[in-house]
Amino acid sequence: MGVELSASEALGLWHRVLMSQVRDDMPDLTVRQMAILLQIYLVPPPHTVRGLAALLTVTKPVITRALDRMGELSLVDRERDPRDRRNVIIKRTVKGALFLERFGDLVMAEARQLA
Amino acid sequence: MGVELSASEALGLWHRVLMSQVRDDMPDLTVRQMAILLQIYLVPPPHTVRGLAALLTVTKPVITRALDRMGELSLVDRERDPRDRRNVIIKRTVKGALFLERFGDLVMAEARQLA
DNA sequence: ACCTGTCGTTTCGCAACCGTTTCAATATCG
DNA sequence: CGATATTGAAACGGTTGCGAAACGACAGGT
Repeated sequence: MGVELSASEALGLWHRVLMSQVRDDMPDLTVRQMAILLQIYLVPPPHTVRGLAALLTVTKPVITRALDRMGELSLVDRERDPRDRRNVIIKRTVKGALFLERFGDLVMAEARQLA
Repeated sequence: MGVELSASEALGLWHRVLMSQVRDDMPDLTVRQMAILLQIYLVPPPHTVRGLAALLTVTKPVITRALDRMGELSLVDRERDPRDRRNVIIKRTVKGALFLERFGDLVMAEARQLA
């Protein structure tokens, strides 16, 4: 199914959410970082560096750096894959789940208030 | 009015849109820049540097630099206010309007495809 | 054991952003 | 007038991101 949303409503929604994001200064993630975070939390594991890089068509260092940054913020965690120790398994965290839950609520609330 | 949207749908929508944004690499604006751009195009003029700075609770140089950057991309334009030549009036451009129109269509399309 | 390939990370030089401070131009008030 | 205030931009130093290339650790085949 889908949600009915005019182009004008869509822009208005984006506007309100970004304004809130800037004002409340939430941990100020780049578009890439946010896309990676959502991928990790909305798509079933396992997630690897190379998998995310291929999916977003970005280079691997982009993923590594994004994970560094989000790791500092405790939004994600990393573990070596015991079965193939070249791989890194990206793990979710409580803080990350909480962060996205709050963000989802924010979007939802702004959607309801659309003119 | 308002759009019914669950928190889960909201996150899914954000996810899809950001993924598209990263993949197609659209001119890659920061969250602040995008917020400024939407403010300029969705809220009636006039827009000034100091007004935007106050609204987003950021410093004026942040606005100046964002306008520099978006000016290079021809997404916005600037003019001195003839009535008070200290002020700068921020003007919309055809290219900026087109950019946001495409972005609105993108969001709308992703909303329709929500699971 | 030895190549060969793969995975994630690190390093390098570069560009963009940030906040603070300073500045020239302009307006306003005494 | 002259003094003061205000506006947006520029300059400065620091931080963070980027792509490309090189790297070490590891797995798998021969």
